[in-house]
Amino acid sequence: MKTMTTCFDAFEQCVLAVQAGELIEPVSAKDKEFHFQNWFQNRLRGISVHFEGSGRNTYPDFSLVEHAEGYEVKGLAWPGRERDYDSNSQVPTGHHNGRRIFYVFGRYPADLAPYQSLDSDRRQYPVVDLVMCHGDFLNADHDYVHRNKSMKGFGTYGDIMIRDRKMYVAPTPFALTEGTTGLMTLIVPESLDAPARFKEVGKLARVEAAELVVGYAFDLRTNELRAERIPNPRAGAVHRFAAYRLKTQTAKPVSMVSRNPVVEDGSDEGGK
DNA sequence: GTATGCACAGAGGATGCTCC
DNA sequence: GGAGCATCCTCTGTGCATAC
Repeated sequence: MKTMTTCFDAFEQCVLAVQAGELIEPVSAKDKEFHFQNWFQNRLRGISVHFEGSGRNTYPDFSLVEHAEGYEVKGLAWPGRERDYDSNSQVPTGHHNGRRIFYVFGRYPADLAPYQSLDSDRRQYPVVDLVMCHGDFLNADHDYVHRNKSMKGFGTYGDIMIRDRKMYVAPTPFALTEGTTGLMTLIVPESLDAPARFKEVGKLARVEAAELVVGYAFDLRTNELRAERIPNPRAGAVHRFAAYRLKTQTAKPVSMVSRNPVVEDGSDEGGK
C-alpha cells in the first residue's frame, strides 16, 4: 500500500518556483525570520492543500488540514553557518502530535548588495539551494518532550531565578550529505514511494548511536556540565532514506558525508 | 509581566598559506 | 619546522518578536 504524502508535490512547487525565478521578499528591512517562510507558504498554496497559518511560537510552521503532515521551515544565509543550525527549543523529529514532519532548509545569499531593491531598505533575492527532508533524517526519536524549567533562590539574597532554557543545535542536511550544495533535493524515508516524475539520486543511512543522553547536571561552582548517558537499546539500528529530484533536474548523486558531525560534551556556553 | 521562539551578528577559534 | 598573518568557520549571546 502506498503512503500518501504531500512532500513530493510541495518539493516540486519549490523547484518550479526557483526555476521560474520566484524571489524571496522580506517583510521589512529587519525581517530575518518570515521572508523564507513566506516564500515557502506561496509554494504550499500551489498544491491542493489547506494549512494553518504559521505563528511565531508554533511548531511546525505549517500544519496541513487534510493531511497529518506539517512543514518546518529554516531559512539560512549562505555562505554562513553550515555545519549546524539552531533548532532552538524544538528538537527535530519526523513525528509530532500525530503529524509527519518535513523540514525545508532554504539558503539565500548572505550578501544582498547585488540584488534588486524593493524600496530603500529591502531587496529581493533568490533561493541558492534547498533541501526538504523528513524530520527523522535529523532525529528519529518521537518520544522526547521538551520542557523548560526554572528555580528560585540563587544569589546571595536568594531572590534570583535561574531559567533552564534549553537550545538544541542539530546538523543541517547540507552538512550530513554530499551532493546537495547549490541544488534542490528531497530526502524521505525509503518506505515512501516516489511519483514517476521523480528519480532517485542517492540512498542514505543514519545509524543510531551507542549511547543516549538522558539528562545533565550543571555545577554552578565549577561551571562544569556533565551528561548522564545510558546504553541505547537500539544502538546500531539503521534508518534508511532515499534522495530524490525531479527528472528535469540534475542527476548529481547524493551521499552521506564520510564522518557525521558529533557534538562534544561540556563546551563553553559563554564565559561572561 | 513572564515565558518562549527565532535566527543573525560578531568574537574568536581553527585552518591554511607564505616566508624565513 | 616555526612564526606570522589571512581567511574561514563555528558557536554563543543577543535583539526582537509573539504567546501565554
